[in-house]
Amino acid sequence: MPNNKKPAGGRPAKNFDPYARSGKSGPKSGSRSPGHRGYKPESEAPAKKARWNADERAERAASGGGDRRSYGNDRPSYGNDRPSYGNDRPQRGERSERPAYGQRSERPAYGDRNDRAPRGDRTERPAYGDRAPRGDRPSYNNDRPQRGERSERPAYGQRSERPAYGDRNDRGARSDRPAYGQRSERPAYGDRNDRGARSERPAYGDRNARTERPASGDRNARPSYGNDRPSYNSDRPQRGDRPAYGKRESGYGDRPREERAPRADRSDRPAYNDRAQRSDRPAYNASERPPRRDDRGGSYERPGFKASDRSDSKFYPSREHKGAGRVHGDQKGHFTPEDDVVLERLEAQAIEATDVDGVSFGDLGLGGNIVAALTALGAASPFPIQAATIPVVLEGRDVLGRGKTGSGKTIAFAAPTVELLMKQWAQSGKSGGKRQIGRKPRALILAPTRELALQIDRTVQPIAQSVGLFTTQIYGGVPQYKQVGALQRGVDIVIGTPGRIEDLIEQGRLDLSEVAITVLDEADHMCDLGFLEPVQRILRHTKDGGQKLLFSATLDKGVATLVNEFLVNPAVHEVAGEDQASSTIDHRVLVIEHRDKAAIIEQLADRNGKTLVFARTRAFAEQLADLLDDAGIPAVSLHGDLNQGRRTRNLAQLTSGRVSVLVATDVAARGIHVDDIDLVIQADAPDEYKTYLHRSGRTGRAGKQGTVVTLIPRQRQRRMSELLERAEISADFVDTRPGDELLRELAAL
DNA sequence: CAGGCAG
Repeated sequence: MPNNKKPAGGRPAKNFDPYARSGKSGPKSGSRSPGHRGYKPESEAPAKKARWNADERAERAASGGGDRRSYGNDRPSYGNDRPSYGNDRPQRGERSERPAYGQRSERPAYGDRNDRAPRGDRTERPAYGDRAPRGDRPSYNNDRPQRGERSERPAYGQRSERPAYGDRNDRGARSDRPAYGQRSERPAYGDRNDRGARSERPAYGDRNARTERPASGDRNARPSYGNDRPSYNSDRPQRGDRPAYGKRESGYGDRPREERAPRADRSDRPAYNDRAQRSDRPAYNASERPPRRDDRGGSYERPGFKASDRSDSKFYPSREHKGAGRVHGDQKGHFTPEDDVVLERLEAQAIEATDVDGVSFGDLGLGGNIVAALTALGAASPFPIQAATIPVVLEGRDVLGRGKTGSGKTIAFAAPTVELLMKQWAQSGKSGGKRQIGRKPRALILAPTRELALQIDRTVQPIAQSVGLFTTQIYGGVPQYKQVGALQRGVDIVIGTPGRIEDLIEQGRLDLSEVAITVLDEADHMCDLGFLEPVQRILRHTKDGGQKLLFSATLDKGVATLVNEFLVNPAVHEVAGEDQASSTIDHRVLVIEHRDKAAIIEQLADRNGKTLVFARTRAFAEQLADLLDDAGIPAVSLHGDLNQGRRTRNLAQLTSGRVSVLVATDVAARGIHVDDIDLVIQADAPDEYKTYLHRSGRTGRAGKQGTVVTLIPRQRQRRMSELLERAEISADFVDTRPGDELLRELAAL
């Protein structure tokens, strides 16, 4: 890696700026141009890379992570495995502006892989001849960025050769095309390992198997992967248009201020009894949990707890255990019907807090510094959900918190978590402020998306800083070394996404054994297929008996599995009286002709306020963004096919108002806070009512008016009305065609 | 399907 690009040397610090190093704004970008002085060094990169790998290997070996040793060996075969790769390369020459191979080589970290896959014409690739659509799709990352210079972007027309939106699915059928089809077989991220015979492998360390496996394994299996979506991620930092990755521009990070989100309707959900896990839970507990609860005698008796114990959610008399590491001494594990009661509460007896008038954060038990930090964040006095949960969390109890989107959940768990850590630290005689090298994190906050993790950190970091604690973000899509560096220097609170966190655990670079407080934001989602297992594995690495906090606007029985394994005596705390009726969101359903979809979206998005468009697939999201952009409506996209740099940047563009339309997949559905989004368009209707609630929760915040327009084809009306019923939302269904006055009215809102 | 490590 070029010397001038040595961010690690700097101060990766707690708030690692993923883009700082990309030089997007710096002089660095220039060196990537061919002919430019800096270009040559890059072409030498391959050699450097080798060196880097050697170092890395050594480092890994030293750190006991020698498991990835074969890493370097795999690479050589890489090219051989992917013959088609060579075909694409020729173009690289033409793409002077592209960092080309050099860039990649100099980059020790992951995320660069896409660079390899040259984008653009794949005509030479016979096998994929029929994949016209793909070839047309230039790299999202490379092309869309420079809106100004749009000229070089393939005209939309070109893209239109692509079948329809959903075309991507077609590809799945192609046997020779491993990419999507194969990917879809894989239920979830965590399962990917199956290919490596993961099942036989115990939890971690599976990495080894994967690495040692002859490359043929998955390399061959997914040869086209990189080629397929090569350009999306070619990380091209330059791009001066990007506003400095300024953190928290325009309150972007402050989730707490969000406003109402319809609350989940749990009444019509199938009875809890339907859940399979239910019946076998006792057995499950007995066999799987023992290790965790050993410290409590190995048995699982949990004293039944009385509902009456918990009728007052707001102020529990303080109990002995405060802080992490507390042991539920009097609570023995052991499955009892009471567990059901707890979960049942998710349905019914949730504890509600209403009166928060006159209550201050200080009253809730938070210290002066933290209160001051909260004030600085714009949180002068506690919101209901905060008043309801903070005291309980401070008490050291496990908590299930349900607060509407934007009700202030982040602060609800962040503030007391920091308070507890601080006290714990003070008690241990250590003083805050001084960073102790290598100290292990004592709190972990997990979020389902990187953007959300980043956002949470923007709220937690200042609070933690106020009492001398450090936070660090651990998420994928960016080089890991800065994150690792931060961990090595010592961190108190880790905030991140499951993938990278588990990855670093496997590498032996992240030790969660001291984590006494674990928070799952969007907890119900974290229990969805694909997330649940990784989350469970991660939680098992945290300290036994550690406190667990589960938060979500749509917290439901889906979290039962986690609750049963990790929580002790939890109760649901939520806020009363805020339902859809009190919402400031206007819901509309437009029944349209599928072929009119693009035109209608265009007409709806042609407006002044900030507009968030949700699409079901990445491809469609990208396509729509391009469509709008080409129609003269500046739009950017946000989805998983973009590299993290673009993701963060594009989101920032909406936040800052630089662009007023963001077309996203459900990455942006949960938690993301952007001020003043007054229109949410669901280009594709959501499948789940919870998704509807979360998506629509991106607007109508802070008491402002918001509108949610959902486009559905005629045949989906029934499904849609059922979904709305579950969400307890009422909306008119209106047959709509392009040009209708209604569209103009909605756009004007 | 989308999301989440890397390569």
